[in-house]
Amino acid sequence: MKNIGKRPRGRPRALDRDEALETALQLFWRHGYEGTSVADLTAAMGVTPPSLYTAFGSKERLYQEALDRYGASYGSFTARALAEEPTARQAVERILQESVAVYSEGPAPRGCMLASGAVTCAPEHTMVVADLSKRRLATISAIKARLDRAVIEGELAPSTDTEALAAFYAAVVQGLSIQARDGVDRDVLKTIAATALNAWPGAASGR
Amino acid sequence: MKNIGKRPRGRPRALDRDEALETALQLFWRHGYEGTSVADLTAAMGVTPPSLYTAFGSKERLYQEALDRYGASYGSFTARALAEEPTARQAVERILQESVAVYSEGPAPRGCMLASGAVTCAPEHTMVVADLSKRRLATISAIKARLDRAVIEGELAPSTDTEALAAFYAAVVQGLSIQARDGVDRDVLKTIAATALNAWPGAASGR
DNA sequence: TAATTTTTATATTGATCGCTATGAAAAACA
DNA sequence: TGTTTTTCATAGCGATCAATATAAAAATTA
Repeated sequence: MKNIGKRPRGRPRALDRDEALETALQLFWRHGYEGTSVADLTAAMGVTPPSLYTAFGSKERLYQEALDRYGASYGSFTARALAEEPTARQAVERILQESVAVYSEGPAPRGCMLASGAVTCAPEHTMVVADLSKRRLATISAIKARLDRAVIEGELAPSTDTEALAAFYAAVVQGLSIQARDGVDRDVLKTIAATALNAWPGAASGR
Repeated sequence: MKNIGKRPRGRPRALDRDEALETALQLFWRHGYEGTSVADLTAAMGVTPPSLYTAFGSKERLYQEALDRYGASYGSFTARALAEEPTARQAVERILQESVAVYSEGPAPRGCMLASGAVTCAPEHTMVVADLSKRRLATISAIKARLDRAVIEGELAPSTDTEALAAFYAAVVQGLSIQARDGVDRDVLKTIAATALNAWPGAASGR
C-alpha cells in the first residue's frame, strides 16, 4: 500500500506549524530579531526547543519565514495597493493611509516589521540585517515600477525621477513606522501621510 | 595641604574618559545597543571591564552618555539649524541636507544614532527604548517650536498644523536614516530631501 | 618610609544565549 | 505483535552575556 494523502509514518507533531509561525511573527514584530530569544519563542508556542528546531531549522530561518508571512499578511497592503489602484497617486495614497492604520494598531503599536526589525545588529547577525535591507529596497523598487508605469501612461511627466519619488514615499512610511512605535497620535500620523501627498509632482500644497 | 587643581589621590586612570566615550559612541552607532557587547566596548577601548564600570557605571548609562555626546556633536546640526537659520523653511531645508550628509558619510553609512539605535528591543531593555523614543520626540518638539515661531512671525499661516508638519519632516529624516544604512545612493537621498520640501505649505511642487 | 586612596588586571560570577545529544513516546507499517 | 519512523521532552552542551570580588599596582598624603 502506498501512502497517499494519509498520515506520515512517525509520531504526529504536537506543534501546529502555522499557528507557531504566527506566534513567532508577533514576537519578532514586537521585539525584533535580537530582542526575541529562542526561549521566548518556545514558551509562547508552548513547545520545547527540539520541536522548534525540527519545524523551522534555526532562529534565523524562522525569522525569515516570519518575514515572509508578514509580507503575505499584515504587510501585503503595499503590493495590493500598487496592483489594484487605478492610478499611481491613488496607490501611494492608499499605502500611506494603510500604513498608519496597520502600524498604529493595538495597545502597543508595532510599526512596520521590516523597518523596525533589525536596523542595527551585532556583527555576527549581518545576514539578518542584509535580508531586511533587501526586503526594504524591494519595496522601493515595487513602488518605482508602478511610477514608471504611470510615466508611460501619461499620469506622470517623463522627466519624473521615479526612483527618488519612490524612495521618498518609502522614507515617509518608514518614518511613520518609527513614530507609530513612539506613540505619536494617530491623527498626527494621518496628517503626516496627507502632507506627504502634497509633494506629489504637480500637486499644489495647501496653505 | 589642600588638593586644589592637582591630581587626585589614588592611582591615575589609564582610561581617557573622553576618548573612550567617543569609541563607545562609534560602536553603539554602528551596531545599536543590543548589538554592542561590553566585551566589544572594552576591547575597542583597550581596557578591562572594571575600568569601564568605574568610569561609566553600567552599559546602559554608558549608552546614555554616548547618546548625549552624539547630540552634542554629530547630531547637533538640527538644533543649530533651528537656531541659526533666518526662516523656518531654511532651517528645515538645512536639516534635511545635513541629515543626508551625516547619515551617508563613510564607507559603512550609519544613519541616525537615535533612529536606528534600538527601535525594537528585548523586554528587559525597555528603559533604553523609552529613552531613545523620548529623544526622538524631543526633536519633533524642537522643530514644532520653530514652526510655531514662524506662525507668529507670519512666515506660516495661522491655520498651519505645526505639530504634524514637524512630525512629517522628522519622519522624512528618519526614513533617510534607514535608507542611508540600506545603501541607497546619496544622490537619491538628496532628491528625497528636495522632494520633502515640496510639501512645504504653499510650495508649488515641481512638474 | 608608612598609611591612605583610587584604579588597575586577573579571574569569575550566575544567567542566558542558540542549539543539540539522548532516549522515550506515538504513530504507521509488516 | 514487533519493527520502523518520526517527534517528543529531558537535560545539558559550550559560548557569551553584563557585571564583580579580589588583590596587586600606582599615585598622594602624613
